[in-house]
Amino acid sequence: MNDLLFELPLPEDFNMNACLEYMNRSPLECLFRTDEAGITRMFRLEEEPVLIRLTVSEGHRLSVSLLHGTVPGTDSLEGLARYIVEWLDLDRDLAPFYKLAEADSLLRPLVSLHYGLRIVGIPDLFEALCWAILGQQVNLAFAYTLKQRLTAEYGESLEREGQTYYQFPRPEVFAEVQAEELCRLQLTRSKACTVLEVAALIAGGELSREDLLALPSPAAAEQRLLEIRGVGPWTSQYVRMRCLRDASSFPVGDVGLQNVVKFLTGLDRKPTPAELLELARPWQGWEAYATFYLWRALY
DNA sequence: TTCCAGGCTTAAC
DNA sequence: GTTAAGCATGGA
Repeated sequence: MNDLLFELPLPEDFNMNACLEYMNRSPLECLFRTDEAGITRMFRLEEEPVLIRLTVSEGHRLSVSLLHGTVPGTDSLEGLARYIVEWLDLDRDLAPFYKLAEADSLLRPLVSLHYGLRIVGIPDLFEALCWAILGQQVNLAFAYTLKQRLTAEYGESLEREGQTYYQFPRPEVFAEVQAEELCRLQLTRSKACTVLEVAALIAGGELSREDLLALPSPAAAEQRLLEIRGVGPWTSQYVRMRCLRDASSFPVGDVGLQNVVKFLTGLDRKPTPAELLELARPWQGWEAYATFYLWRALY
């Protein structure tokens, strides 16, 4: 089964391979699978699990096909299309970013190397918050392990051709879950409590992506997120960047970013947040993209 | 063993 | 308002 559901127009500078390289950075990624030609991911549409495949087709368009499940109705297809546009940031014009990068000695080589890479987003707020929380103060490999455990334990899955595909757990699933249960997956107590708190807020309708986006500014959304215990500046900026699609978000506290800048500038120590802000002045409005491209120099 | 990893909270100044 | 210490956990 391989039904073409619809196609999406791609920006001229979109480069699938650059995006795939990023998405393929960890063998522990459990929420989608990549190969040379495309991406396969499980979704739940109309309460039915479906397996969706994305490939680039003739004429530089993104083909969205159904590998498993029933063909969804129009509304669901529109929702899926929207998700994909946000996931791969397909509706953003990167020309201004590439223009400023040309004049930037740090960004120029990275843009040249990864030209066409777009910020791969995490459109689902719960998933984005959890991913940030799990990634706090641990190395990335361990963060992936924690995500994989959480997903395998509480997410839904779908088998096809010997492969298991997972969907990130929905927040409602955690209604009766105690922190101790999450600690057994080796989340710290603090991470466990924060994940449960976020799940309760979202499941209870007190926190949503729509509400955050409806606030007067991304900074207001960041403030709202900071009210949650266990969510600090890095986490809220990270969510701004990867879920709320705010290209001007700049996680200055990010140790990966600090290490890349240290490495690329030949500094003998990590730059301070103030130094990073100074460095980022020419990136105004595109700090998140600069960060995303800089991260590519890490691996 | 020590140090670090895509931090956060609390307490002290 | 800014800085320092304490907190957990796995991996090198």
